[in-house]
Amino acid sequence: MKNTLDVVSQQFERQAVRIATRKRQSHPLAPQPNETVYLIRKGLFLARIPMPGDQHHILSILYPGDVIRSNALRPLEGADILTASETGEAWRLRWSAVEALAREDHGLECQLFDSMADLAARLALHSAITAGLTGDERVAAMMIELALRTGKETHSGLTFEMPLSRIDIAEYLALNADTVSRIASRMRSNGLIAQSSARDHLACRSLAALEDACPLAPALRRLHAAPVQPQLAI
Amino acid sequence: MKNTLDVVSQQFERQAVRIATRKRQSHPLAPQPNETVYLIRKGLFLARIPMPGDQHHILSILYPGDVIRSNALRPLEGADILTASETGEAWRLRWSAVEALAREDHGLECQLFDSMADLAARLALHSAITAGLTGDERVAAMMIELALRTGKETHSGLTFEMPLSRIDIAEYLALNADTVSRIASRMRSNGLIAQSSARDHLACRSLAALEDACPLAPALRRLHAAPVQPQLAI
DNA sequence: CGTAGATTTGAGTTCTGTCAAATTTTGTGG
DNA sequence: CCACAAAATTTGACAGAACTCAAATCTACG
Repeated sequence: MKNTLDVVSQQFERQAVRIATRKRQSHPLAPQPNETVYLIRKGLFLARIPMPGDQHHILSILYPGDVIRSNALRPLEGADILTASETGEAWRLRWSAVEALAREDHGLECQLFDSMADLAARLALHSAITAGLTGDERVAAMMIELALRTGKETHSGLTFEMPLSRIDIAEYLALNADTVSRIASRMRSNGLIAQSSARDHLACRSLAALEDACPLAPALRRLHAAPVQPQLAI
Repeated sequence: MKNTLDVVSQQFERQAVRIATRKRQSHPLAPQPNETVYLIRKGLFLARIPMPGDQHHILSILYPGDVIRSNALRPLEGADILTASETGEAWRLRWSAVEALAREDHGLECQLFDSMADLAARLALHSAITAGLTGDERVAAMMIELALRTGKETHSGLTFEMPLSRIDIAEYLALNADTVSRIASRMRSNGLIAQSSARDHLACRSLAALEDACPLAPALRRLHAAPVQPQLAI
């Protein structure tokens, strides 16, 4: 996982429209023409697509530093990104402008290529998780992802953000919301997770125990474990 | 869907290692370092990852013109591409070489960006299909994809390639092989599909009827319907 | 023509989805 | 700070879709 935030932000600073968002605010990912790019600056976002019958499917959780180009979700009409955290910040750009910058700056070009490969890797892993694992394993996978991305050591163990509702989790993991609830209850009674003092947060006694509950934990670790914490460059 | 084959092939001609493959031949997608890129030239390939318990998950069917960079499947150890057709041809390159060429040739750079967005779009749609649709709808989705990509009008209807075994289909659609068999039998008795004279081919009376059986058919059409047939440039 | 491998199909099981009722949490105003 | 209403979550009972296992059938190929 490369941290694109530092490298990319400086180049984009002039071209970008800054957007401060509140929880549950949606921003469209319109396909071409007028293709847009979002750079996530702060907070967690969800990349969503509408599904038949008033449902959604959440393709990925987006973290600060992620760059998403609307063409990457092109065939899926109505795709958007949704703020999951209480507040977030994203920068909106035109793809044409991003591309022009990339042509001038080789470092930026590399970061964009890597960032797009990273999105593909994330989608691939997510596909493997929802396609090949049981409900319990999928929920464990999501907890591991959020623990690796946002976890902090506290007195009650590794505490991490859980800004998704039961319905969000269900749409992310291709499960039913009731089933998610059942699985979470089971994990609570097994001692795998515990309610944190802070709202929207969970705590886990031992990340290793969570990882034991998910066969794809090594892949999650390779993708989400950050060698360094992202630093806001501007 | 942009046709990258023409544009990309000419640039890559000197750098590429040409590989002629037979059915079921596997080529590794090794992660960095020594990152590789494959350009599909002829035949259908499957992008696979190993799953716990001797299974595989097929992430995508690859068609001529597709470019796949091993980093796009980075966290998933053991990923490979598998020849699905009787014979195929792929070109293997170093990512560093591809990137160097892209820096010199703006058209190539655009094609690479679009090709990577296309892969992401394919993974996203596939994720939506396996996550949100019933078994019957998933099988219909795969038939629509192959019909749009390889279909040809014949006296017995639209005939298309079906180079995947039951197990391949199951691994692509996140179903059990037995279930795939049951669904295919049902579609045959409903007249949706018929065995073609040629082996490894199926025929469908009406693509519209297939599309009625799959809620995500419009997205499949947007992604896979080719405005022009790919032309081999070299 | 016979064998090895793949596919089909049946019977029974399991996991997840559906629906509804009970409970908890959240937000608002006194 | 408390009370209340609205929303979200939990949980039980049941139904249904898909999985597992095994036997029968078909196909490819020597």
